Amino acid sequence: MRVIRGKSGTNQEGTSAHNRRVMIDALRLNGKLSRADLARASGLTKQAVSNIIDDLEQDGLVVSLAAVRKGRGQPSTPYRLVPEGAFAIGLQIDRYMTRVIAVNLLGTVLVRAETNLPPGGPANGVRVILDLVQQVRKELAGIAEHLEERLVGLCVAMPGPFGLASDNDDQWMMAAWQSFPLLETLAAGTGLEVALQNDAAACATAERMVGAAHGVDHAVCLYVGYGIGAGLILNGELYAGGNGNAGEIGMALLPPTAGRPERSPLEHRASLASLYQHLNADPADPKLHDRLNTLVSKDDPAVASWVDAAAEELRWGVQLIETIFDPQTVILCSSAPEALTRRIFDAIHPLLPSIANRRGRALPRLQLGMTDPWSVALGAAAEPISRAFDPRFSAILKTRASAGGWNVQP
Amino acid sequence: MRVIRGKSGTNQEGTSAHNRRVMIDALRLNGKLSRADLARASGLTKQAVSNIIDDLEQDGLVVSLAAVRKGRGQPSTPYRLVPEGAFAIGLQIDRYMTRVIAVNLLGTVLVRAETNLPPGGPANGVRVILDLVQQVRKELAGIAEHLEERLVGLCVAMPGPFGLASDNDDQWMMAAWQSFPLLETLAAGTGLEVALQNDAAACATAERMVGAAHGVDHAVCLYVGYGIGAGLILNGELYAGGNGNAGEIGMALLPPTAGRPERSPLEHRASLASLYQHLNADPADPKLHDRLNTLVSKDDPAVASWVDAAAEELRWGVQLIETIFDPQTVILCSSAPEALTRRIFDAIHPLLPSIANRRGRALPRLQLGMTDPWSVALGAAAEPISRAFDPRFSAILKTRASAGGWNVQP
DNA sequence: GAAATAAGTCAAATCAATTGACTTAATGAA
DNA sequence: TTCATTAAGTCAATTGATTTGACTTATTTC
Repeated sequence: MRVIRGKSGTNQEGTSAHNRRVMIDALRLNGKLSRADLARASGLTKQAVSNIIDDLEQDGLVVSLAAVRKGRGQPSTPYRLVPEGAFAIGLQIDRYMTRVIAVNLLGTVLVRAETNLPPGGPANGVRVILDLVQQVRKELAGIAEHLEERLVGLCVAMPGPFGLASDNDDQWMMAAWQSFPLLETLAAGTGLEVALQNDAAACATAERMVGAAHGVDHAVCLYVGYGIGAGLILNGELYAGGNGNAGEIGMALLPPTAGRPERSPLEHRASLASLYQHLNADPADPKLHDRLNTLVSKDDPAVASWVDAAAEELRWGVQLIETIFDPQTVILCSSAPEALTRRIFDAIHPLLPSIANRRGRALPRLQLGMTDPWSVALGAAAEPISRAFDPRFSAILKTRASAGGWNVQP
Repeated sequence: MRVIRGKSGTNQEGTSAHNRRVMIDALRLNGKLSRADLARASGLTKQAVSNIIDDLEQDGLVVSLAAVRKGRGQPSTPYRLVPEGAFAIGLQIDRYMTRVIAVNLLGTVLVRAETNLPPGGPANGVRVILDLVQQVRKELAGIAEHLEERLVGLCVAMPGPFGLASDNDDQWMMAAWQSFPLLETLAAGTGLEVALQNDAAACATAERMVGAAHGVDHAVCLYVGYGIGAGLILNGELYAGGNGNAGEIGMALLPPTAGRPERSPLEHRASLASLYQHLNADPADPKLHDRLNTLVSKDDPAVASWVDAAAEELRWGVQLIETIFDPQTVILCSSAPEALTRRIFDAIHPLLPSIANRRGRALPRLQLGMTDPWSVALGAAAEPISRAFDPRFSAILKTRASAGGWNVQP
């Protein structure tokens, strides 16, 4: 008889691990809190908090600040996170280039490096990537003490969807990378625990740690890159779906319209790929970013017409996201130059009516998120930090069930 | 200084509560398991399981069965859930009628009752509803021992979206009910803990407990009722969104097409409301269900043409759901007569290509779910059972954060 | 009949949180 | 100045669920 597994149990170890994460989460949200504050925020007793904070201080994850008097009673001693308490590496693999970034516990970027990917597919590319990771790691070691114990992992961000039959290939995907044992190779080559996210999910991870979704439990990042996707923060955690492909909104088929007799995926109509096509530009051109910037600043009519058309589709996309996810806010992110992203953001307005159109909203329906081209890599780097330190159900359970997406241990 | 709350901590109580839920979950999934099986399934030690099972047995939630010999070693003593270990009441409020249903721990229906809602809005309706609940409760008391201790709650299912500005009203909504303090009134009138779900979410809750989503952690129920919505099972739990309105897919605006010059919401094109309009039928007619059944069995051409048109939209909806949620399966549910739902199900096929179109799928992309008109009420009844007994993050935490949706304590 | 295997129990140990009393350090009122 | 009040934080003992490791029981296999 085969036993269906279900959820696993927990014990004091799980309790303790969770409570440590809760302390870190509260400090991340508030900047600094006293032990008494932490007790109130977490619902634990002063004594429990005291013990945990002592531990965290010993582990070098928190430090005390000068005591502050704020009224009657003994002054409180605030604590804050120690940025150097942990480090992580993020790796972005794009179609023509790759970026590596190192962050600390706070998500502050410490090292970054990028390079073009050589032709010849992943077999060649992965060596370049490993070299670049090694280079970043070395540089990081120069500025980070105790790096080896404090480097909590590596996460790769690349365009999805993942794990599809390879004959599904078209120009919009990166089929060769899909069939390559990337995570295993990286885990073996770095000795780190390796995770994988699609680029929109990475953006959401970044926005949650240091951006517009900081402290927000229900948010969706609409990411306009070469393709287009949505990064989903649901119940305070990234949602990856059954196969790690949740949010691949760019592959949603749109009904035929006057101009287009056939159903076509959203990302054929609104993505940087469609812009490049519209402009007859070569996406492999390393100067494309600058060139785009120039075009935008000159109010190029071809760009303007694309913005209008794309914004129309994205406006619909925002309404769809609001309708389906009921998030507290939607965040527009893009790998495009900031000025262009702003144009798109402006052109999406006014938004279509939706259930999000309620009184007393705390957050705007649509916000502008990170527009830094490094934000995807940053999100990748934030993932291991989040995995190691954020309170989450899977961290309490005994047999660590993978919380969606994939991760591979070395 | 205001402290941002973040997640709360936990303690042994949370651990214990979680482990009890894990046992119940494993038994629900497997039907019967020995203590040793449970230890393997949960990752806990034999001893811990033994203690917990002893407790659960004392509480009347599990019982042992005859020992079975299955090879070498001492025979094992399997345990199963006791159906009479808990009860819950589900309440469905529809536009013209209301249903009340009582279930046990296994989700088996014990009592059901329905009645038409009087005109005059919620102020009148709620008295009828409370009477009906009282009637069901009395009947349940006749067949359920220790009912008062074992009745874990009541959940209301009604069409969403919830909490919108009331001037958003149109014929598709139930605006008067939105502004009425329904949950408070029910909590006061019954003394029970009261929760609220939209009808699609209730359907998903039912499918997860006793239907096609049993044991599935990522599933979406596409519910075709008077309106149309999606019930989201993500990470094994119902997802309700930031304001309890996640999945209101019927309000997604569709682009204009040849026949329709304006954007219009999906549920204007594919829902029973659109069918009634198409047939010039009165949705308040209590014999409508039977009449529809007759029409379907007679291959009525008006029904057939609606099915074709609606299926076209729903086919798109399924592809969209797959693309956005990446679920393990999509489940089609409906309050329509079973024969009609089957017609729709068939007409949706063949499905559009999507990322769900992968080799080695364990579950079909689209499954037929419950078609019983009582399934929404059943799902509502399943909610308090799930809330009380399913393993979930919020059950571990100290200050019971509402896990999405609303619930009100008496 | 003995060895192997597996289910399940017993009793002690472990360990994180809780409890309640206590200490420390500030403010504010008499 | 004095003393009550308030709040932060510690101390020491208690609690309680899981773990540990040895043990018992029951069955099959050789």
